[in-house]
Amino acid sequence: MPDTGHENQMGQMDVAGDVHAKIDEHVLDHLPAFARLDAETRKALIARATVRRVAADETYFEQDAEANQFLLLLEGYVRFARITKEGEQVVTLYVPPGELFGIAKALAHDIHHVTARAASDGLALSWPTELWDDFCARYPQFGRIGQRTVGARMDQLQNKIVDLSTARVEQRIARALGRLVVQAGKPVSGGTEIDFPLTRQDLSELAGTTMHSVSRCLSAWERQGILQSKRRKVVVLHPSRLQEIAA
Amino acid sequence: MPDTGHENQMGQMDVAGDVHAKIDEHVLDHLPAFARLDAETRKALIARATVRRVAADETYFEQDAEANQFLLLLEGYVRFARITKEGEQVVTLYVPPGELFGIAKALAHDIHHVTARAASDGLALSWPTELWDDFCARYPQFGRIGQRTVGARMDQLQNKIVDLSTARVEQRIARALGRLVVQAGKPVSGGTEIDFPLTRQDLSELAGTTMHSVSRCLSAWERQGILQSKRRKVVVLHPSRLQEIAA
DNA sequence: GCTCAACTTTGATCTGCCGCAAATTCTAAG
DNA sequence: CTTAGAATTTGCGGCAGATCAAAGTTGAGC
Repeated sequence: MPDTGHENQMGQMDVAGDVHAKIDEHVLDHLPAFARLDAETRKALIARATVRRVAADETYFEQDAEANQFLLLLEGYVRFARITKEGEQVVTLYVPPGELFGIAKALAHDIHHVTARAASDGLALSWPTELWDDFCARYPQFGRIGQRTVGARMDQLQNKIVDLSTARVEQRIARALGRLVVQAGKPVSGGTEIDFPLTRQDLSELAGTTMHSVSRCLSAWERQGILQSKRRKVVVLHPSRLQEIAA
Repeated sequence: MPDTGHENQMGQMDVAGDVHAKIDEHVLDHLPAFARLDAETRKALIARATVRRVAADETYFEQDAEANQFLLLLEGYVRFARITKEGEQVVTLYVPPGELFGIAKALAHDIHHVTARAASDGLALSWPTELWDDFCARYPQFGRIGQRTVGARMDQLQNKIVDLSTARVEQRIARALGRLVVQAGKPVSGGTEIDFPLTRQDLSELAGTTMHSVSRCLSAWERQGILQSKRRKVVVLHPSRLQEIAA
């Protein structure tokens, strides 16, 4: 875990503004996506980055806001959501640490098309949008990372569409939870814990159903010993049995 | 309408193989996406293209097949679909003429992640995948077109997710039909006709519901004078009333 | 330890939509 | 014209899951 100097000093912090800070020049070294970049390049990227800390439930950026930054998530999780005209929130995907997000430039967009909200207290590097093209031109591998990110997201979105069209609620919840185990699972004694606070409401938005249905499912699964769940906390004991349900 | 020399000579033709043919060097001139490219560039692109004709219901490429080509749709419509393990087909989006598709390279993919099936007899330009990077490097505007395409698709996919999560069947059908009117509408006396054969089944796959529900809706709407529909054919008379339902 | 708000659970009811089935209409081919 | 397959329509029963309602539980802050 990199020490960026201000890590433990406050719980609440910048949401709108950016904060300059000394960044550990090795933060990128262990991210799989950035492994291909040579040390020189990583250093150059970091040199121009700014640190952003965002508390749980605050946003990195809002839907329809001008895209003046793109980011790399270092800690915490981010969920992308759209707001419907009726004010309902639909979560389209989760971003785990180590991934780029808010990369409107890669999609030829001028504004962000989703709201990026911190699922848990988060830490990210941020660059002004103007640097995107510059980075891509100067470091071809960087552009490649952007493409990979977009490609993977596209795939996830299509999977979600297939799910919503064909799977029943129980299956969708099981799959959503299964994905979270992979993307955000932290090993604990006897199982895998979702690494951030997850309410029934959150999970229902992710699976495209209601809080009530999620609650019923989790209760049933807990009775069957597949998982344990307290308030805002889920520990999956038998991922394999979850997959059977999802199948 | 460009005359490529073989246009009317057969109904069934190449699906796997490619066919070399003389290509009208002005085919790209009137495509909005390619308007920004200078004549020189357009000519260069065409010089290396191959023509592909695909009959209705045949595929341009299959899901999980190696991505050895990317294409530009000139005539006809293409639908992207995924096949579930249970063999069910889910349509994720429609591609109208004038758009690039099969651009796996832009997503850092080696294989196609969807099946691209011709909704109607189609005509497309095709280039070997190896040329993608070359084109992007040589003609920056071309890369921009690719980004715009990906960005727009991403947006559509997210819209679809919101729809499936929040809207009821009637609304989803109305929205899907509304989108088709925009993307594939041809003005006819008194209304707008969907420009390719569209079965109830097709529309149901697009809206994520069943043929039966679609049939019921269309019947009701026909009684209300919103549209007219024969077998495989839909003419929308009052798009505005359709939008009210979709709202 | 108390309080209150946020989160969760569980039951009861209601309904949209799917699944099944059977009739009907269309159209392309012979 | 005839025929057969494909596409469409329509009715009906059932149920998954939403909605409504009301407790119950947890934990952060005082």
